[in-house]
Amino acid sequence: MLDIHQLRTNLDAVIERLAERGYAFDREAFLLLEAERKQFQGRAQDLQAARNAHAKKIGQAKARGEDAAPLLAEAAAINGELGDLEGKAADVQLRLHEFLSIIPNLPHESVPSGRNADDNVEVRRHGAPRSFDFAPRDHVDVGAGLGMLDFETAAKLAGARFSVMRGGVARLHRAIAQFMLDTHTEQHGYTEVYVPYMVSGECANGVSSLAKFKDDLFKIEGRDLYLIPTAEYPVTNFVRDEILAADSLPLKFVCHSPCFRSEAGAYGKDTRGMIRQHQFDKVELVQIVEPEQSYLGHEELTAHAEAILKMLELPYRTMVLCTGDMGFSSAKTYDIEVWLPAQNAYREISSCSNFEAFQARRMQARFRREKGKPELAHTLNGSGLAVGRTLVAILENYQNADGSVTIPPVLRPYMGGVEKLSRP
RNA sequence: GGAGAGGUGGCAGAGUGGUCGAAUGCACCGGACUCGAAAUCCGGCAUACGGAAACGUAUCGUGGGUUCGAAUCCCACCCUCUCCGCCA
Repeated sequence: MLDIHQLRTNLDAVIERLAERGYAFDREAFLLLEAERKQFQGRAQDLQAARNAHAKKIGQAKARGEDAAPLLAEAAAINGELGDLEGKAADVQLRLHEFLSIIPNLPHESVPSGRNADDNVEVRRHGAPRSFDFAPRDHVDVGAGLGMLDFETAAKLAGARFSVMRGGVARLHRAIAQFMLDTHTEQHGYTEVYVPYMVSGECANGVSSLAKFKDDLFKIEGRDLYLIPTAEYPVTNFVRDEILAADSLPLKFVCHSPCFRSEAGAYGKDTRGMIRQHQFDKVELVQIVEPEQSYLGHEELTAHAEAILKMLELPYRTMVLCTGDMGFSSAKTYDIEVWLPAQNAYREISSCSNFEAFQARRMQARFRREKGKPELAHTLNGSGLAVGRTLVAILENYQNADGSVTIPPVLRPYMGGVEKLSRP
């Protein structure tokens, strides 16, 4: 959520920056809501003051044994008008809040302007795509060839966009997650956390806009619970409604979890294989930081995600998303894209964002410096990395002509020393 | 699933219809004393919104209700704890 003070004092500038990311701010509606709010709130507060004063006088009169009847009559008149106004004031507050809660974050000044993914800008590239002396197969064929990746059985169990893994590939999938968790906890200073895989609507609304994106989530029938689309949802909400001590920051959490996404609106997109699934595993990095540290933290967090790809020796490039391609809550986002030889393209494997105070304001996540007022914290997160897509990248980049797949050296300790997956 | 207890400020904990946004203690901040520290003493110390300010309004788990007036009474819900049952 944006700071309403910013809208009151700098409306034109805010409208302009929102337009850059393709959001058409309804100026008239906002000004009307504000005018109504001022009118109803001011009048209601005056009447409340009068009511409180009368109540006090009545109490004093009764204590002295005087007749309170005239005061009671006046109080009744005030309450008649007040009931109506309080309702109107509450209603306009609610509408104002709804209006604000679906406005996306402002892009940071370092974010390039642009309309869509075509306007994203590459900031760096690491590793050279391997040249194959045979036609590389995609991960579906590699996995099926090994007899370890099975989409037919998955479809029988749950329909499209699910997968079943067996044997070495299932173990490799687990090894990838273990390796990432160990690296981030032992080398990057994150605390491992285990969390609920469902969260309340309030938590969902803290990190994003439930009103806007509820169709992307799986909801538990008859309950106010949603399957998490990323561990960001539960982990960032650790600090909801908290006032943290400044010296406890930064908080750095790493969480391995499954992620559930309805992929509504993605029909026909990436239907083959496990690139886009209703359920996938991800190792998520979350940081809660002081405002002046957030851009430094963002660079570090992105580097932590990139470090995994370097250790796995997978070629990647890092893109800064343009204003038009960023997510709802983000002020700045880097996407890390891994090389997939079968697609002859770089594909997203991580997304690292700085949300500044946008989520913190929605969640009321604050911290207090020495003898200061509570201030909103800044929140950051990024995939470090998507486990399913990392598996895809390994199957494709490390495949051999005979159909076997070499295990990247850093994963071998997690594979009981196995160096290669072959058809049993 | 059954029975009971409870949710008040950073923490602990009073308050059961009216000068209560809330005693007291701890923590914290400022000051006095001291060469300095400790101890002691004095003062300050919730959040949000509106207002230039004075100040006003709201908030005692959440939402309704009763009342001129609710932390306090009533109803519903949520959460925590204890006991019994069941269970991975």
